[in-house]
Amino acid sequence: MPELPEVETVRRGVELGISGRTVSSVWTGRDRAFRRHAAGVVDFSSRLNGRTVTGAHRRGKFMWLALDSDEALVAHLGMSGQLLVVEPDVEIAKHTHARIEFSDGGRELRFIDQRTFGGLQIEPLVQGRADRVVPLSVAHIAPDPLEESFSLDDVRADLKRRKTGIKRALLDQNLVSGIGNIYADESLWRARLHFARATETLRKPETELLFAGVDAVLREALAAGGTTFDGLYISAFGVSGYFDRELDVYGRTGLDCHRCGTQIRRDEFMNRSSHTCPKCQPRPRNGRW
DNA sequence: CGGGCCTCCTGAATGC
DNA sequence: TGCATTCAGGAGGCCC
Repeated sequence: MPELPEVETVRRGVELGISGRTVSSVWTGRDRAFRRHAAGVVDFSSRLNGRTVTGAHRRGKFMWLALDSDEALVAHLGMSGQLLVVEPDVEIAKHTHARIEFSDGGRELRFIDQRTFGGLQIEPLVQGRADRVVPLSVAHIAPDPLEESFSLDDVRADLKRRKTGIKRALLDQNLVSGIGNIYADESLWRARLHFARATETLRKPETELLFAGVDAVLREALAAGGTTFDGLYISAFGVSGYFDRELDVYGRTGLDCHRCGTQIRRDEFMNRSSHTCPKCQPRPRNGRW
């Protein structure tokens, strides 16, 4: 599932393959993949056609291609979205929803998404949080931990104010962006915190340890090209990541904890799975459940 | 206003 | 063997 390291890996590939090039034609498939572009697919294509891509950017799990029109092509990969840079004669994969060709006749950009939780849209660039120019739909998203403007003090103040559990907060893109189910579980394991721990009870050293874990796991996963868990995530050039080999808890139900040997446990939480070591991450006695 | 549940979707895996 | 059910989850909508 594409979280920050996966989206950043894709962004780097798209930037290498697409930056500086001018769109010469746009093909769109299923409408659902463009549902966030309110003006419809015809408008989508006409805003993109003839535009030159000036760069590829990212905040959290959102990425966008800045255009020479003060607008941006925003891509969210959802659960199963892929952005591929491929030669025009490469076979069209099932669930291909967009093909964007360029005036130099070189490699094209394709959007493929099995579950269509992701999608593409064109949006104006506006002033976002932490003094960054971002597309309209990204304006409310918090900085991610790898951004210069990320502030642990801001996050700590927000956590103090909230009445919720720590994992729910980590997954909230308005608190900190880029973290999904895999890296939330991995970070909590590194900090020896249980997912249900009440945010307002976290002490400063605990929050610091947690975000040291967040930072480390995101950087390590990025260095590994991301986590390819269900085979759906690949880079823009079709390469799988290998961080799945380094996971400590996610997807390791019943296997030994790498720290203490206790069997990793899986709980249902927020309609999804949470993986913990019951010994390293005991359920809080006073924290909310 | 904010916390948290629900929904969208497809295909692999599992159940009977 | 085949059909039905379960499971995976990002993020916005919506309810209380």
